[in-house]
Amino acid sequence: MVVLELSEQDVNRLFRALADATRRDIVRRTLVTDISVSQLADSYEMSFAAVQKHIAVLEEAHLVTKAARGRERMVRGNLVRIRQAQRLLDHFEELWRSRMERLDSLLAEGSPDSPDT
Amino acid sequence: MVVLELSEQDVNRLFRALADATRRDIVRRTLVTDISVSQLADSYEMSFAAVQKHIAVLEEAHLVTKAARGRERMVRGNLVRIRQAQRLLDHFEELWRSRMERLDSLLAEGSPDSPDT
DNA sequence: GTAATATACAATCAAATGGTTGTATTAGAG
DNA sequence: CTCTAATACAACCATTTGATTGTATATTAC
Repeated sequence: MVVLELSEQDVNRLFRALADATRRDIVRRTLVTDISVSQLADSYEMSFAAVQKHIAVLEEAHLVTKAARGRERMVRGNLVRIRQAQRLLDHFEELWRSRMERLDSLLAEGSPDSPDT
Repeated sequence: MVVLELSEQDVNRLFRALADATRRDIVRRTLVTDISVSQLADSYEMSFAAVQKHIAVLEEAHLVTKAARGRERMVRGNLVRIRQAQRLLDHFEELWRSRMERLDSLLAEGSPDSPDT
């Protein structure tokens, strides 16, 4: 089992890439179907180059990949990276759970001055 | 059941707030225990005001809340918002699943020229 | 081969971000 | 009451971001 090690930089890029509505839309659409760069560009009220840049940001975050097909570049969403993001959020949940457990044990022992010593 | 409606702006702020290592660390720590602004500020190699700003970003994203306790402001991580982020990512998963289902049905029918018509 | 389409990429620019220092306010300690 | 600790907030600055236009390259269509 691969212990996927995301660097802090990687995590920064990952969440940053998700922090834009256009980019989230591109990810959603390319998770469902491969779409060419120009097809994507046609859908948004901005220049071709702007959409290109958004795709580049997503690529650097590994949220999409591009594959040449003739003169087109087909963009495909990468679910693996989404799952890695989910894992990161799961970890936050676990931390919170640890707080609950501590509070629980305090309550169970009727708030002694130092539980577990 | 509350259909938590996050605006695109809200989602932008949420993921953007998570796209910084210091801020993620603050969220982690305040999910485990409430910590004052100055206690947090002491932990990082930057000015008090810089940490204050990071906390402000987290507050706007509703990832933490602040509560006055005397002259201190106790910062507490907000798990609800983390879960909302998880929900958003879950939705991406579902989209991907729809692609798989379509591919499955195509394979099952041996790639007819127009399945389902 | 030539024209049109799809993409890549550089230069530029305004706005947002992430940091700083300095000043003001508020609450607790002595 | 006075001093100090904790916070708030404004002003400033360098860098990054998100967008633009313009130019170059590659592939398909005719």
